[in-house]
Amino acid sequence: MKTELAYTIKQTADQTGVSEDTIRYYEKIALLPRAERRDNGHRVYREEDLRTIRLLSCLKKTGMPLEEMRPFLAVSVDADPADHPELVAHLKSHRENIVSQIASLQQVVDFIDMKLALGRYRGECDGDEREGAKKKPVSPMEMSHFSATSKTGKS
Amino acid sequence: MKTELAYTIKQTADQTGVSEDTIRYYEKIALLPRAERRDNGHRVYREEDLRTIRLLSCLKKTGMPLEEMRPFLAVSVDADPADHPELVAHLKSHRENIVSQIASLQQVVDFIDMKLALGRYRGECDGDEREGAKKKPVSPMEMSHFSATSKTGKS
DNA sequence: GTAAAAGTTGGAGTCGACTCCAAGTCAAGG
DNA sequence: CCTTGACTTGGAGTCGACTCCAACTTTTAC
Repeated sequence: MKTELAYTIKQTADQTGVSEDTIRYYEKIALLPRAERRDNGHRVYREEDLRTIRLLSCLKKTGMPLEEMRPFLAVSVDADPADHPELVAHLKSHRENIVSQIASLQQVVDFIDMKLALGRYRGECDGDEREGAKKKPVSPMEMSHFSATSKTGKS
Repeated sequence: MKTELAYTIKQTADQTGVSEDTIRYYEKIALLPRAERRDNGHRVYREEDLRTIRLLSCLKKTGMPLEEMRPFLAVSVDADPADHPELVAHLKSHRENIVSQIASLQQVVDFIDMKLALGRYRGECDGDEREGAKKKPVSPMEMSHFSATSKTGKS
């Protein structure tokens, strides 16, 4: 069962675009599970692991902080999320965040397009605009994005 | 012309969701132009400024670093971007980044949906999959996102 | 007149996410 | 046997983006 094609950390880094240091860092903070080791202590990665790392990389590109990625990994690792209802709720919530982030991004694209197209028009970014109805913001969603409250006060 | 409805920094913070400190910080690093002052030195903001700040906030939500926002503001401030061709190129490039980021996000949504729906299937995040053809990844784009190379080496 | 509320400044501190480094291990090649 | 290269570890350093603070002024409220 061990002949399942394995990668060194360097190969893994190359294939995922995530640096060796970063992969080790993710393991250090337990964002990734402790990688299997060879006899000499070297880490071994499989396809499964590469997929997980690519998922992290993908989430990171969306601006998600590492801590918020943990629930995704919990789902990624074991199989059926229906076993963990609060995890399901978490994911649903994240899904909403991402959907509105997509809308947010689409508005940036619109903004750029308008600027590029006619170099005059002034486009907005969040939902409440009192201008005309010239824009069609992809879909009518609330635009609350990630944690709308800016207070990140320490408890 | 000064009766154009003005806001204090607090009002601006409340209306944009960006904290006072952060607004001052953005001014400090010249991401925002130096705000107009009253006789007593207090900052004054107009609708125009709120829009700019909302744009920044919006871009930030997409994970864009502050330095990369500057070209957007250059466009935001003066009118016609056609005057500055390299700026236009910059914007176009950013547009591509954002479009692929949207696709990236959509795949995360797909990932969640799959997990939530059948709790079994294993979805990927980047383009190369050698699985079946069960996924429809929104649109066929290259998925290179923001600066694909992980080497951020100092010159 | 005094005190509270809201603003100003410069600078220090924090936090997340790396990134780099030194010291050490191990496997293969000349 | 010695060096080279790919790896290990723990820990230090860096950088971006705030966030907080102290000292101060000004305006309003009683």
